[in-house]
Amino acid sequence: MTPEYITRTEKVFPSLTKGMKKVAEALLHDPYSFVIHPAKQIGSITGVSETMVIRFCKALGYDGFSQLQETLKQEMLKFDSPIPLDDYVPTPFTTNIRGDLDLIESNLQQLNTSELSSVVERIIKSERVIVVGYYQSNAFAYWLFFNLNYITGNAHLYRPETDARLLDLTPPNSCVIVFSFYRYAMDTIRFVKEAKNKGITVIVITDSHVSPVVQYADHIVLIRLGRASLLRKGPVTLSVINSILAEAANQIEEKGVTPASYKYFIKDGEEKNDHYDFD
Amino acid sequence: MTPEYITRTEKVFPSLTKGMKKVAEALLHDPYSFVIHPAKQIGSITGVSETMVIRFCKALGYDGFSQLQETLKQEMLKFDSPIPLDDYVPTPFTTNIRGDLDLIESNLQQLNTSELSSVVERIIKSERVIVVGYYQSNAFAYWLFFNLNYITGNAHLYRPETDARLLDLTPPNSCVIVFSFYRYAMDTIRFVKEAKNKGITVIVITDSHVSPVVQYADHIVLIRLGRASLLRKGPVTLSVINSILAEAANQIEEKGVTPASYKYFIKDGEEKNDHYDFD
DNA sequence: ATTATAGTGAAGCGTATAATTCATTTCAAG
DNA sequence: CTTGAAATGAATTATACGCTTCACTATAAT
Repeated sequence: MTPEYITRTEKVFPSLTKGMKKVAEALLHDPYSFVIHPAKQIGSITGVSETMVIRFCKALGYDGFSQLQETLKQEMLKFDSPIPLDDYVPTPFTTNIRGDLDLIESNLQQLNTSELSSVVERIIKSERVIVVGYYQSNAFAYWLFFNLNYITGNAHLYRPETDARLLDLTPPNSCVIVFSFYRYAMDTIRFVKEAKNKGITVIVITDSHVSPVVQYADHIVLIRLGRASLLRKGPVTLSVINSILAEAANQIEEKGVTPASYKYFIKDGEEKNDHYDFD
Repeated sequence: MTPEYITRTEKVFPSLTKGMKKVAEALLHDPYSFVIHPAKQIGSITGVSETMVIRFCKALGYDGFSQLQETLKQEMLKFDSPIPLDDYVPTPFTTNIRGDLDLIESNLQQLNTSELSSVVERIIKSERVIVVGYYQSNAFAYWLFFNLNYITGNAHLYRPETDARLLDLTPPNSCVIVFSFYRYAMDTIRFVKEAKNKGITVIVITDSHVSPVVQYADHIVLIRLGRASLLRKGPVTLSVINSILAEAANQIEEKGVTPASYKYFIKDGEEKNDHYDFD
């Protein structure tokens, strides 16, 4: 799906004057400049006057520079993976899912893989892994706990109603994985603080650098939500968790620490395993 | 090399006022918006006034909004324009996430949207919505329960240890949403059977037409997993759930049944809401 | 309850930038 | 050359946006 402004430019290009062609080339070569610079500066960059820049915009069929800039901004806003499926009718459902796809894609591109490696390493080395997440994040915590428990067998889901003194009984070589998303629950902060005081490694999975728990974190996994709806964090977070789980399973298998029965967890298309009593 | 504006924000964050903190979070979440939107619009996005946005900029040590925007533009020029796609190294993490993307995409293309519409309609009409999911599926059940409860306020998560006789006390105009993934828990089947006998509508979200609960289902939402790893069901299922939630919220809003405060749930980039106490 | 203080937003002002107008330059045809 | 039409940019006008001021509101202390 080539953006509107490109097709327009190509169409009118032959009929443009010399000065306008300069501007046209600049637009195709470096559209980003048109977003962040004023028209006059575009002019000086391309070696023409501000007037010429505006003329060019009108030649494209826009009202003026402002309108072109506006469409460019819109264009830049949507993430650069417009997968065009020709004859498909968008419904509220499909457009919503596409929104999830876009968000995962953009997170993928900015993923801090070295931090994830450290997290996996820490998980594997830990005698015990305690997972915490309140409210919405409880779904994430449960997913990580359940599946990690299946891989390592030493995961624990923190439940405040029963695990009051849990941290006192936690072996020193353990870690805590906390999900902390906007807006931040007080209980999460208290728990993490206590863990940190006891010398337990703290891994935070969050959507914000300024989440109050970050100050106690040894490792931070950042999920970038941008201005996405609060529901969107679901799929992308689970996907990132999965990448951690899969790599953990992978490494454990390589080191031969673990029965082969976990194998199918790792790669797609492998045999399913009968011992896994599901849901 | 973390950008200047991030370090500054993190540094002053604790000393900021409530309104300024909103802006601060928006900046860290979505710096791009600060480049392409005027201050007033940043204000309306974050739910504060233009003045507050400018105050925040000054609190960071900038002259005002203009100067912050200028530094952001510089920052984006550095990052954004040279996208060296060649030097992107696939890691186990990124390839894994790409696998999730592929699965969601393929589900998207085969999505039964009319069935989803029926499901949404049923949810909206129901006096009560009981969500059930054992083992791995508990994560899905919780996600649906929590968020639906925020939209409609009448969602209930079935917990066997406390909800023994729940179905007897359930009003007739209700529905049950069950997550049933391979391999199928006996408890799920028993529960669904009972619900069906009591005349309660049964909605099943499953990965198989031959799941034992399908025979009791009034509506079936099929998640196609193919031979994908058992972890992969996570993101795609959450994404489908989201599409249901978003559409439900959408319709409820349209009909005006519900306070406007739920609005931000529906579309990306809408106002955030203070009443949502998170995680 | 009362008052002081901090927090916040609406309205007006000033500047930066876009758009228009018009004068100058360029260039091709006779 | 000369001339007229097209091309271009400088100057002018209009507008949008950031910034300041000030009045109002929430919060905390007494």
